Amino acid sequence: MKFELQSTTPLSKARAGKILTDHGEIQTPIFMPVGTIGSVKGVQFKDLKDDIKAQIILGNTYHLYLRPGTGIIEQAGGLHKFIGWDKPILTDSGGFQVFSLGDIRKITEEGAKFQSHIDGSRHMFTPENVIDIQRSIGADIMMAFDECTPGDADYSYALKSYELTQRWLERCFARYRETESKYGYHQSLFPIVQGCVYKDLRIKAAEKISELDCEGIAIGGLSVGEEEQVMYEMIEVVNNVIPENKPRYLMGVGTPVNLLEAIDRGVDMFDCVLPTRNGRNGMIYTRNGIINIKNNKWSTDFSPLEEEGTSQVDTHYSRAYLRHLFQSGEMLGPQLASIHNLAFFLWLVGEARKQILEGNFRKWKEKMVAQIGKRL
RNA sequence: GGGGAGAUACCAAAGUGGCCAACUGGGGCAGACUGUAAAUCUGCUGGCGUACGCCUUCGUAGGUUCGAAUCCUGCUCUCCCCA
Repeated sequence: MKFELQSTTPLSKARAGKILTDHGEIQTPIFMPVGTIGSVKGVQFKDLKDDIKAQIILGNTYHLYLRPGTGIIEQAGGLHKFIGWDKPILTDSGGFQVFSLGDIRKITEEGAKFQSHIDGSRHMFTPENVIDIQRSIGADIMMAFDECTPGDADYSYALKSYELTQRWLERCFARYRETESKYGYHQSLFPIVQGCVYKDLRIKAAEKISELDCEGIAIGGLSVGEEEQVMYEMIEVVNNVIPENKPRYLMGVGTPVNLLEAIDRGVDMFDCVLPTRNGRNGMIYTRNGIINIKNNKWSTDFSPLEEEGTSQVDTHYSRAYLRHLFQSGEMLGPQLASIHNLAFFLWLVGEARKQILEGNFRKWKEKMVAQIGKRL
């Protein structure tokens, strides 16, 4: 994998760049649709590619390990072949699931014991087997196994958690170095900076990780309950430490406004379930603000979903019709909303990139933030 | 014409003297959702008020009672069976 920093922009730390993988190029800043179980929920790959213009998608180690299992994925020749997606894939390590599974898991030095949310069966993730599983999946970018510290953790817990993540990180990289890709193309491994909402921990983690011979760096454990301003502050703190010549990935973030604020602070990569999950639940993000398409006020609005939208659904379907689909429980509603939202997120980062390259990012961002955060 | 059953909020449907402004479901109206245990979850749904509360409701008109959606009487309407 190669990363080329193409441009920065005045008054801002925003960057435009290119990541070159064996499955093609990724232009940053980029938003990566989440396809946890090998599917971006409700969206066909054809639409993901042609309409949404996704350049890379996510998969999830935890979910794919439970179903269909690494055996089937290996037989298929890796996840790309299994799902029919020939562009880059990034897999999350399962650290977040260990966090969100709550009381059906237990964390020890060795790793995380957990019960399947599907059938209750008992399993264990270790830094080593999480790398092995991601080798079987064949992700272009693999993530280190971390503990995603809750946003409200106290200092002593956050410290212990960060130290554990750090020890796990060394084990991840050790395993990474002693294994190789199963499918003939390169796989990268990104470490994850933890440290909760404590600046000194974030700085320490960032410093340690900066010494690593890695191809990109992720910031994790944010947007998990802390205030948005705190999240922005943590991004700044970390990005001040980590090297400029590697892509920076802010995990699990966020709203359109979050994306612009984070890009402004030097983040290159994002993933989030919001465009699909909230889309399925009737929330439509647009250039002019946020629409709850289920609201009565759209029932006779026969104008296009979004006049200036980039996806085909935007100009082809009216708001009134989309509301009708949601009211009626038709699956087409959530599908169209997901396509629209993803296309909007991809447009947003693409436009940000353009503005960075032209040197106008800051001004454009200020204008957009005021617009896209509004409730319509 | 004779016999029987019933009328409860937007719809369906409980409730058969006080704990009833009225169970529950649907529908409707809002809200939540950030490395997806989520096409999920939550709240509201007679009026006014943030709230203690006040006012108007259980076909309709009266009555009994300290108190009625619930008991009694008249009326109106609906459904079923027999002719």
